[in-house]
Formats: sequence, C-alpha cells, structure tokens
Amino acid sequence: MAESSPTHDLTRRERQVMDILHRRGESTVAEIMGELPDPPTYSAVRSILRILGEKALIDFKEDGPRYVYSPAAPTERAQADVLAHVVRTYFAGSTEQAMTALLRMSDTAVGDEALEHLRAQIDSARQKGR
Amino acid sequence: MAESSPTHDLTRRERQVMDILHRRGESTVAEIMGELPDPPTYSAVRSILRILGEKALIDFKEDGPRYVYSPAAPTERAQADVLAHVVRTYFAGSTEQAMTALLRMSDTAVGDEALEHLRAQIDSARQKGR
DNA sequence: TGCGCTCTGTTGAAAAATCAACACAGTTGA
DNA sequence: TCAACTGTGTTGATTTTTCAACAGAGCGCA
Repeated sequence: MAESSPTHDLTRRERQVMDILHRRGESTVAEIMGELPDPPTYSAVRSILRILGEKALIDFKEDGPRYVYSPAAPTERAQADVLAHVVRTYFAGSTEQAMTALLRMSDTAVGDEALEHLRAQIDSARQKGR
Repeated sequence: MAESSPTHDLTRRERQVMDILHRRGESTVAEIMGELPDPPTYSAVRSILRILGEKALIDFKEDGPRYVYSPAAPTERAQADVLAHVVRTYFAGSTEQAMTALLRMSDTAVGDEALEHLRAQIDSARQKGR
C-alpha cells in the first residue's frame, strides 16, 4: 500500500481547480470558471472552492467586493512535491532521466543563454556535492 | 477554457491505478490492489481496470490463468505529456526553471558522473539548436 | 432612493464514481 | 475425482462528486 498525500487525493474537478490556481496564482471565481474545461455554473465552481477550503488546500482573501483564491502551499513546496511524484512514477526514481527527458523535450525551446545558465548550475552542484 | 487531455481527465482511482501501472509496468490485479491506498476489494479494482480499458488507456494480455495489465501509451509519450503539464502548470512554462528545481531537489542524489553526463547532453543540445 | 448587477451562503438534487456481491470457469492438489 | 482456490464477467447498490437553484448582502448609479 502506498502513502496518501493530501494533495494527491483530489477529485477530478478539485485537481483542475488546483492546477489553475498554481498556474495563475491569485484568481477570482470568474477567472477560474473561465479556465475550466466544460465550465459548470458559477455556483458549482464555488462549491469546489468551498471543499478545497475545508481541506485547507487553498487560501482566500477579500479583494473589494469579491474573494480572491490562491494555493495554500507555497509554490516551491508544490513544485517539489509534484516533481518528486513525477520522478518516482514516470522515471523509476531517476532524477537524471527526468532531466534528460526535460532537456530533449525542450530542444529548440530552451535558448542558448538558458543552457549556459544551467551548465553553470550543474557545475555549482558538482562542487557542492564533492 | 482549457484543452482536455484524455490522460488528464481521470478520476481519483483511475489516476492512482495509472500511476501504479506506469511505475510498475506490467501488473496483475492483485499487485495493483496491493499498491492502492485504502485498497478496495478485488472486484472494485477490476471495475476500475475495465473502465480504463474502455477508455483505451491500458492494454491487457493473458498470462497463464490471469490477466496482466499495462499502460497503453508508450512510457516516453506519457513522460513527455506529464512533463509538459508540470512545466506549464507549476513553472510558468519555463523548462529551465523546472530543470533548476529538479537539480536543486536532487543535490546529493545525483552523482558526479550523472552531472557530467547531463553537461554533455546540454552541450549537445546547444550545438543542435545553434 | 431604489433598481440592476455581482457576489456570497446554503441547500438539496442529479450524475458519476466507487465499490461489493454473486455466478461461473479453470487450475491445483489431496 | 472433486473440493478448495483463484481468477474473470456482470450487475446493481452505495457513496461521493458534481452541479444548479435560490435567498440574501453589498455596491454602483440613474
């Protein structure tokens, strides 16, 4: 049996909303609704947000007349969580394999200066690890 | 409104099972059941597998007395899909940011030779993109 | 002021997912 | 041989998710 991460036990809609919040950061109900596939009504979106709030996965604050929602966990933490899960699930736990796939995927998408930057970081990591 | 990827519209249980299959490769019902959190009955697991089969997300073949299930999409494709989604959702579309996070996450976990290997790949990518 | 608009709070219905029960087939081993 | 075991095929109930309707609060503006 596997461990159950609170952020990994989400339903379809809950996950869709969390993804939107991570991608957009602070968002209103209308904005979230606008990004959902097969968008349901305003009420339905708010229901999902209420549940996510009860699970303490999102924060919200008042912004004038309306609420603005955002992920409760800091982005860095969410990033680390999701990367760990992806590496474990799709790359047999090999970080290097994941990086290679990422590199190959991007190819033209990653510019020269970005690659140079990365290389510097790798060098730095090597020194640190030694 | 966003696009709806067939592999991204899964329910909670469906996703759990797909993750297990990607991690383990070919698996029997009993093996899958053993890895599910809060494992339901054998029948329940098979129900989920049947649905995934109808959605053409998994293949299965007979292996002696029992069935053996595996992901329908080749692993490479699944890897590319999930990485693309993660980069877009958690890293504002920046492949470099994702690689940096991956690198930082691993630190000690990635050995010297792996980093050397990666550096070579980066160099290769740079030449290719030029 | 008071009408129209947007938003929230709450409730309950509709739809879907999740699960288990049951019947039956093949295999194994005493 | 024939019971015990393990597996599949199918069906329907239970639970959860998903959704929409409705009521009321606050704001802007003619």
